[in-house]
Amino acid sequence: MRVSRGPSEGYVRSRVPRGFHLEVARSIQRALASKVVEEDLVNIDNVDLVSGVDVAYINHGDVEIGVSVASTYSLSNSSIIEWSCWVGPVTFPYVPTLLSFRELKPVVNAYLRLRTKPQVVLIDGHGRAHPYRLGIASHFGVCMRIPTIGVAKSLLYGKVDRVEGPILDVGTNEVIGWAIRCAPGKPTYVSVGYGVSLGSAVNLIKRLCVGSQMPIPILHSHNMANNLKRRITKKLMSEKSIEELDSECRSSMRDYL
DNA sequence: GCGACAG
DNA sequence: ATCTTGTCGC
Repeated sequence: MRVSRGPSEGYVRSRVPRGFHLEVARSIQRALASKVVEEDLVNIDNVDLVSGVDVAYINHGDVEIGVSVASTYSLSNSSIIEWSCWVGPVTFPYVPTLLSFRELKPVVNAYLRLRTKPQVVLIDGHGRAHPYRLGIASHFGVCMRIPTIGVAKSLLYGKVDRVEGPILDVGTNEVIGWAIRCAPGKPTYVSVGYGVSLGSAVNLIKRLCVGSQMPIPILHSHNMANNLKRRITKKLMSEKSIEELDSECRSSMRDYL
C-alpha cells in the first residue's frame, strides 16, 4: 500500500523564494480548483488529436533553462502529426505542491506554438491528485479552458491500496485519481486535469500507454526535449543568448518533419 | 527521531 | 528533474 500525505507546509515554506507569498498561492490554488470541471466536455471515444507536454532542464551556471516540447498524436493515424518547442529561463525552483509555478510557463508556451490544437492535453504531473486539488494539469486546463489529464510516475498526495485502483484522499477518502499498470512493475498515476471524467481519462491513457509507463504523446515530447537539450548544451559554450537558442530550436524542428 | 515530497 | 563513470547488451 502506497501512502503520501504530501509535504508539510513548513517544508514548502522553507523552500519557497524570498518574497513569495505562500498564502496567496494557496488562495489562488483553491480558487482555481473550484473551477475545475470533472465531466467530459468532449466525447473521449471520438477524440483523435491528443497532445502531450514535457519539460527538460539545463543548469547553465546560476541560470536554469527550460526546454519544453508539445507533441500531438493522432489516434486515427497512429502517429505524431506535429510538435513544437520553447526554450527560456526558469526562475522558480521545484517545490512539491507548487510545480505549476515553475513549469506552467514553459508548458503553456510550447502548447501555444502548436498550429493545430488538440482535443485533449496530457501533462506530466498530477491534476486533482494534489493537496489543494490543483496540480499542474488542472492549473493548465482551467487557464487554457481545454480538457487535460494529469499523468505521473509517482504519488504526490493520496493513498493507493492496490496495484490498480483508486487514489484516495488520506483524510476524506474522496477518489482523486486512479493507479494503472501499463508497464511491468511501474505504476502510472492518472488524475482529472480539467473537462474530462476520471473514467474517460483512464480509458484514454490506457489506449496511449503502449507497453510504457507513460502515454505516447508525453513520451515523444520527453524524447524531443532531451534531444534539443543535448544540442543546446553544446552550443551554450559559444556565447549565445537564450532567445537565439529558442529561435534555432524552432527552426531545427523541420529536420524531424 | 526518521522519512515523506509530481518534476 | 539533474549530476555523473563505467559497464552490460543488442
